[in-house]
Amino acid sequence: MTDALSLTFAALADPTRRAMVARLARGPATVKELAEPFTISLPSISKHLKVLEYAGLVERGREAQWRPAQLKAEPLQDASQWLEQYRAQWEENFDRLEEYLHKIQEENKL
Amino acid sequence: MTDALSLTFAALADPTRRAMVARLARGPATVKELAEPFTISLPSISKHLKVLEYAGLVERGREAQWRPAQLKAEPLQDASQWLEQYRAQWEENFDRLEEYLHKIQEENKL
DNA sequence: CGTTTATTTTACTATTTAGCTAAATAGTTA
DNA sequence: TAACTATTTAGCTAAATAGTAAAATAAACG
Repeated sequence: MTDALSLTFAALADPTRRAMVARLARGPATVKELAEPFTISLPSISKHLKVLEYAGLVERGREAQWRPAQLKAEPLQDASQWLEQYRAQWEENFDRLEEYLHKIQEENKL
Repeated sequence: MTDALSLTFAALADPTRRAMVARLARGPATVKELAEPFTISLPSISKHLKVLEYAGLVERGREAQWRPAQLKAEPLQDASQWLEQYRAQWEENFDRLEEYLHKIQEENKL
């Protein structure tokens, strides 16, 4: 699973990481700040941050003993766009199943 | 990881499953039809379908020996909405890092 | 230099996941 | 009933993931 979209969706498939993204949408933050709302350990937050970073959702700065994280828009835009491209189709697809069942029935009789 | 959004994003974090979703966006399909574009085994496709089903992205019908899958819009809408809610913020957030670095510097001196 | 603060690395455990093959099940057709 | 088609289950392996505690690294401060 090495492609960019898979990495992005996998990064978002965790409530801790989504909360971190939500926090970072308001502006950059340090690891300690990101950890505050959670009961899990700092190394664990650091790992989650690494997942976000590897997926390209986050970039890190470096100043003194802080390595603040900030969101990157592009992968999030790509994920959003992937979903949106099918929207029109989901929305009209609600009940084509009956229709389809008849179709495969017929095809099978030929 | 039991919440709905996490299940949805996890389901989408695999290129095989995204291709299946893309196919299903055009209308229902059987397992065999879904498997056609891939070199992987049918049991593997069946498992992927089960992941999509468990995440609520897909519902199955049943007619004769076929159990066709069709897309459900709601979880996809929820995922899309989750991303969209932060769009305005990512897009203005590109370079607040400098600003933030100065801020934590100052806070530390107090 | 020693202490403190912020963060990461290491080593470990438990769980989940993607893939496979072989076998089982469900329904249709001859 | 036997043969055929569609799909799932079972049992397995290999790799990935989330968490932990303890130790290491980095920089600032007194």
